[in-house]
Amino acid sequence: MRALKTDTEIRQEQITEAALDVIGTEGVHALSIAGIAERVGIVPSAVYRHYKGKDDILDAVLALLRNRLMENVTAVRQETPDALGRLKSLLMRHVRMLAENRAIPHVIFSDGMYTGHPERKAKVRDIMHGYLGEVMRIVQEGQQAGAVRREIDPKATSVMFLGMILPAAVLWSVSGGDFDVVAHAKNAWPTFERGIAAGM
Amino acid sequence: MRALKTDTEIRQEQITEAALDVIGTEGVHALSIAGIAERVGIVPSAVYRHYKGKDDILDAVLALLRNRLMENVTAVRQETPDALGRLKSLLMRHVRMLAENRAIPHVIFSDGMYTGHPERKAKVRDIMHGYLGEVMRIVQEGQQAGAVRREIDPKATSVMFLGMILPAAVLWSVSGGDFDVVAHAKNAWPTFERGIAAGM
DNA sequence: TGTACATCAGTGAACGCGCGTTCACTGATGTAC
DNA sequence: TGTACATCAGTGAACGCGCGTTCACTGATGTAC
Repeated sequence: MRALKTDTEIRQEQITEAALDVIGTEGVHALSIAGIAERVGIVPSAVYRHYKGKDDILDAVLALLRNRLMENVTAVRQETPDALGRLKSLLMRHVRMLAENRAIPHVIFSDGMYTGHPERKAKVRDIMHGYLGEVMRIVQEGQQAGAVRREIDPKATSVMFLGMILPAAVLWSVSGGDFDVVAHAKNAWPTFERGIAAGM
Repeated sequence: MRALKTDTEIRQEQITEAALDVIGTEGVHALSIAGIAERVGIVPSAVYRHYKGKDDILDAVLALLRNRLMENVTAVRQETPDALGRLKSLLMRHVRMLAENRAIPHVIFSDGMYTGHPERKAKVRDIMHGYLGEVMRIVQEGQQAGAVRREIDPKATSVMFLGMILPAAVLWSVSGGDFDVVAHAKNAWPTFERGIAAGM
């Protein structure tokens, strides 16, 4: 059956969403043009009307994920003034996002995403550095405001912040969903807070 | 040139080491029978004299990694009696191990390792659970001895412990080695310790 | 309002490459007599 | 001590499958006159 002719902008969006979906449920390794086409409801070769190739699709997926991550950061900045509140809110947002958007850890982790693609590897690195940089800034602002201990290293702290998220995401993925990422974040936060908060 | 005839036990070891090497430098995705054979110095088809197939090799690699991880745990138990000392020592060992053995994060993370292989996925899960279980036990013993705060959740704490290692390993990998995993562990530890230690 | 034409998304067949795997054959090493 | 045979690791050619990608063709939609 012939699929309805649809504008390329809409198809591009459908294709990246489909790719995100496949990656989230089955991993980057399982991502195929055929799989994408099936989910969109077109034939594999039709995908090439909207993207130059698989590489372009992966790049689009990466850009999409970066935007979603960064949206969380700006939302949190507007939401709360103090550093600890911002970090906690960012943690919970990030973790809730994982529950819907399971592709993130797969994309960040999977070597299939960037083996033999130095430019894409650099892009993943930039996304991580960008996110860590924002967390680091929040930590430094907290230090200046006196809410965060001055002795701690902001960079190491930002990586530790990620450490409340990544291993949980991996456990979730490896155990087939049988790990409560949100509950873990709630349990981990007080320990993290105690580790970095001034005068506790 | 014909390779020297060598006992299958030795070849098996050479093959798993070669596989570990490829995975560490290029990722699971880049692992091929041809690549393994080249490093061992035999022809691709000769690999099948020693392993039934690629799946068997991956299983052997997994078993090897599990052993190395667990060796660290038992070594640390014999080394130090108190919980905090054990955790710190385990952290440093694990992190130093990463410096030589870069395959670990790739294996744990890469979906290429277990997409379409439920049994292997379960094996990876068991390795992680086993390791986390050991960390958890150390934490609980620390709580009973009064060195670790009783309010914290041992399970969440063990996952946070992994959180000092995994993101660092990913950063190391993504930035092409331009991230000092050992330095990060040293910087992160005091914050973690402050988060979990009793009466600080 | 109707007709001709341009544009562009959808289709299915086919190609080509990488790669895991098989197989018949070679030749080295160890063992039985 | 020497000879015949069994065992087993190494070799290279070939196969087959999955999958990304190309291409000529179809047909729907929008636009110019």
